Amino acid sequence: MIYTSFNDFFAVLSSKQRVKILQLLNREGPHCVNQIKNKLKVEQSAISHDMKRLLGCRFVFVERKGKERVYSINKTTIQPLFNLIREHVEAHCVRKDDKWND
Amino acid sequence: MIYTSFNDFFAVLSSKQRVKILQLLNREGPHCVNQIKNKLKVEQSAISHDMKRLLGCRFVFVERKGKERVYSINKTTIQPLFNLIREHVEAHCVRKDDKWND
DNA sequence: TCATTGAATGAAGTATAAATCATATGATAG
DNA sequence: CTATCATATGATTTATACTTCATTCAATGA
Repeated sequence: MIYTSFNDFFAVLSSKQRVKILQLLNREGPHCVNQIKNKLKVEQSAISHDMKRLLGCRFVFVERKGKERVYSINKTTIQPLFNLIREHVEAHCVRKDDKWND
Repeated sequence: MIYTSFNDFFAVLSSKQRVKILQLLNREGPHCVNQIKNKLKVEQSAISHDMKRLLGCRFVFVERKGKERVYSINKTTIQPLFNLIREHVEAHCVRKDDKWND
């Protein structure tokens, strides 16, 4: 798959599962599919499908180690991206008073 | 709607239409629904639905001007967010050689 | 007050993406 | 070369999001 537009990249990040995978890789370093499977308690094939999409837009990298494939996060992009959202939420989406509700 | 997780915010940005709206507001400043409708050639109600989602996570702000509702972009978040993706694509997703293909 | 204009809402149909299952590939060990 | 383990792939089902249409609401002006 070739990603052409901004929304394609955001689409890959719009899945709770994939965000969890990225957060795991970010916190605990590189993992192979089986390790992710065991820690997140999801099917192997679901993870492979997710990794393919994450890889497709280079949010992760992969390296072969024998039969395993070890995935690592692209911190250069993901960390500042997540930080931006975190700051945005803090600035605009935490209701300290009752100014907005929906 | 209350957004709770990273992926909720990315989901809102995962639509080509909504990204176009944000880019329009970013380039040309605040617009009311009718102006967006005319420039992007989409249905009024489709835009209203999109604006609701964009508003829900504060990617845009709204102000009443008579019968019109004028939407403006939250530049503080959107500009750095889009810049990050732009830089990421430049760094990782432009093939200068034939190292990867999918 | 009633008609008009701009926009929001809700429900229905339609399109897209995710979850699951079965199977295939590819590396290693025996 | 065969069996096994790790992962990938493709097809199908299932869930989610988008589009569209009809209707409603809210503000203004006659």
